[in-house]
Amino acid sequence: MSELTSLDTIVSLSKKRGFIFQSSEIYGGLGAVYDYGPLGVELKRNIRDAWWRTMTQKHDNIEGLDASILMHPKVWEASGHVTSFNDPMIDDKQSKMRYRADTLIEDYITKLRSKGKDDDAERVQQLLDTTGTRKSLTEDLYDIIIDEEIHAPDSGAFDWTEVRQFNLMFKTHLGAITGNADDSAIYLRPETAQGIFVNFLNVMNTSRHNIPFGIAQIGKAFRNEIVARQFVFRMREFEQMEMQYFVQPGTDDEQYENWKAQRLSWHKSIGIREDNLRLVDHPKDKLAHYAKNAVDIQYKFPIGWQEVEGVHNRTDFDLSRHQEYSGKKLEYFDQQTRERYVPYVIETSIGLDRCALMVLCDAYREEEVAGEKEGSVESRTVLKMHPKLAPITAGIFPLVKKPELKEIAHKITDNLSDDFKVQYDEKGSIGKRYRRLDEAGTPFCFTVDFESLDDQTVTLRDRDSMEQIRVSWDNLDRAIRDKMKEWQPED
RNA sequence: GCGAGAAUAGCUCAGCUGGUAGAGCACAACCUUGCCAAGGUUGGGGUCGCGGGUUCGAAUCCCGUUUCUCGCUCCA
Repeated sequence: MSELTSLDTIVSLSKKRGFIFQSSEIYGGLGAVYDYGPLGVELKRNIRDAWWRTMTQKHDNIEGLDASILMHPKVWEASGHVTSFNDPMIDDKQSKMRYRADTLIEDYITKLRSKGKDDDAERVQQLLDTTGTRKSLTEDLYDIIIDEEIHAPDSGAFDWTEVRQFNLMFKTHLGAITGNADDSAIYLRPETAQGIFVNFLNVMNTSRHNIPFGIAQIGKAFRNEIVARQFVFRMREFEQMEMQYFVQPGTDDEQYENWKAQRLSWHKSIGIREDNLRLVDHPKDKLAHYAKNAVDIQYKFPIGWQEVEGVHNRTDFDLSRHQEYSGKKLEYFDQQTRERYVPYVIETSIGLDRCALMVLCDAYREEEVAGEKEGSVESRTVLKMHPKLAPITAGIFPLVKKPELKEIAHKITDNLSDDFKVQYDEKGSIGKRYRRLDEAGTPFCFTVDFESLDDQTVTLRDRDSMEQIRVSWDNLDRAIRDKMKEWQPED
């Protein structure tokens, strides 16, 4: 048994076995963009299916949606992304430390106040409040820092770079670009949630749900991260699975707690070990501008505890803003109480790529197993993930390459492939074939041997225990489904 | 984006102070193999991340660039 200490092992396995590759690798790669290979795409699809089923099949009041990546530019003004996704940064050339220019000035004002220089504080505050009115946002901030001789908090140096803007949204153009390119500028969505909010009326009017009800969506989002690292943990193009639950104001706290619990139990239901999961509440004074309450569902990655999913009480912020910016009423009328209101929103938002990484990390084991010779010890690498997530559900092998065994194995493969992703393999020794699929996380292997010819049974070899039992070859799909249902993570 | 380090076969790496590339594993074919990888034979695969420069000669030295790792920063 071994503990992962860095992501290197997972990165290496991912490439070696075909889970995840770097994008455009033959051209030297593209930063923080990754491609999913044959095993990865199946894993991702299985996770996606598990989430989708939990949301839209197990809740009769949650509907699915697939909104487009390109949206009206006003959406991002209303959502607050155009302003808050923009950070003016400045670097101390001496210490190489980077600061947010506006907070640097705010801290300076606080310092002035604490020294009793209220007049100066007021004057600088005035300047800060009117940035963007003199030259430009960045230049005005720069001028304040220079004119007021604000030194770096850590090094004490006064040696600044210029103030630069980092906008995290990708810009592109809609239609033919003529004349002023900015006229046609639109963004790739930095989150999928807004697609749900702008379709709130459409879904409500077509699905006949009363509040509370939810809208679920899975899709790509794009953020032009300044620093994007740690493998698929922080990518510039990533996939989100989001569900926005519309509730009556006043019931939001209760619903928030409810979804917190539901989402945590989902992670357990896909086989993640309980000890590696935790809930971390966001401190009240550090909440995002739209949130009344927020919690991270974190997983204990080799790089430390990190957020996989967030549950937020977004209040009526988004719908109210869209109501304001679009001029369309986004209200709900309660027939029984005769009340009209803008619903509150409880959001659950999970990164699919992070989730896939979590599954790989949680499943990864290097085990010592008894070798062929008496007393010898060998190691095996195995991914003990939930069987329903495994990229390949079953391997089907003829014990040796004899035509009569191969024929049966091919027949079984053909049957099982109606319902499962399976793999036929006859290459190498039987032990080697088991180990190969251990590394791919395949939970079941069926081996056709000479006994099969007499009694129509095959051996079912279990990935986790390495034990084997004989099962009738007519019942293999049932055997798989039963095992899937009873599976629990070890440790 | 800044600073530091790294980049050699699909993977893990060796290649000493410059003399035109190796190992193990993996992969493919054939044989062997009667239930837990690393038996046999044969084979494919690298212009040493990319672009320049120095040199008679560069994987090796210098510059630039890309990607990755770590730190700073950021994280709806």
